[in-house]
Amino acid sequence: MVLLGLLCGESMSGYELKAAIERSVGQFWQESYGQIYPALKQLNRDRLVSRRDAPSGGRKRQIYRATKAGRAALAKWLDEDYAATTTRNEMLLKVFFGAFAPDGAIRRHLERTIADSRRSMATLDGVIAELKQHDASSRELQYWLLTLDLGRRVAQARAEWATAALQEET
Amino acid sequence: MVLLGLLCGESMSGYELKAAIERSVGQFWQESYGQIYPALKQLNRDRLVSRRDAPSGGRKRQIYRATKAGRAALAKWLDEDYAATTTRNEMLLKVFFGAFAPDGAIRRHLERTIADSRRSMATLDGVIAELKQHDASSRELQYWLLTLDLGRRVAQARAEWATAALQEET
DNA sequence: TTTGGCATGTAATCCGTTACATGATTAG
DNA sequence: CTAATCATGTAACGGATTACATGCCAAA
Repeated sequence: MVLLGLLCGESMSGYELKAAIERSVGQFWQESYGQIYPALKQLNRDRLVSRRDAPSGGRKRQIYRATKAGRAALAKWLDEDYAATTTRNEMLLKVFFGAFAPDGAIRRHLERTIADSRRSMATLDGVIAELKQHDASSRELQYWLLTLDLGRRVAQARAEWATAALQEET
Repeated sequence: MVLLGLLCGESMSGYELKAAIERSVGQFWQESYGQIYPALKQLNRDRLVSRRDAPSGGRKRQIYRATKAGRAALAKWLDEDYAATTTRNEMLLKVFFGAFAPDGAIRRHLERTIADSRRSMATLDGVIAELKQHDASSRELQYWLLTLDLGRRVAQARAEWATAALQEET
């Protein structure tokens, strides 16, 4: 569905899709070539995307685009209830067992959490600022900014939590 | 490692471990029987836990507890850097493609996000309050409360985000 | 007596990543 | 010339869930 969604916006090759996923939805979704190429083959078989040869500078290259049926399938999927994702967090697991940890270990994890979250916030702020300049009012952009905004808020919450936790931790 | 950690605090059977995981670390870690029983066998082979028959009411039952080597292995693991978990979020993926969604679909997802987050916050508040009454100052409890606190903060951030997003969404 | 909870495990299956394999092109 | 990037795929592997299989005990 990520592939189909991206291919509704722009024609792309499998290779470009991988890069586009990392760039755009990478914060909350990722795919490997091992999934992308077989999935494209399947999407093409199901007539949800069409394939076309589009060599770039003599290099062979196949680009895909969503068909009408593909756009309909995406819309249908978007209309369905989302599946709640149960996520694992190794950092929190280590904190949970903090009472059994060597001195300073949890403190180190919390400090790293602060650093990671701050860095993440800075990166997201950069992307947000850049996007806002560009295409000030496209419908797509509005939704992209929303996803970035949640990323930023969660990163901030993590940073604040880790800061408060450091204070408390003995 | 979850199993080892829990077995450092209390002797338990595989069945009880499953329930304990859901109760305590369920928000950020989960295991199925298909992993628990083979893992216990392996931990026992490695002498990190010991097994003992402890029938409850005529029903056969084996309980496990961490050995000295097990506690050392846990401490060593806790000391290591945590692995950052790349997590997938289907809700955000649907929001990202919001421009292609039928009218009202994204609004529905956002409303559900608010409801889910609020419910999550309420549940966490309940657990936090209960824990605080109990054992007011154990070292373990402090760390447990920390993990619950992050859950609460993230849930709040999500609720606030979804509320703001609903306002913006046309 | 039958349903639900306690209790233990295995096998099939799925999902996803990593590694491998190949090869052309372009920039330094 | 050679390293990086573009480009496409498959196979092996590993981690995890689900389903299956079994059986006892207690309560309704």
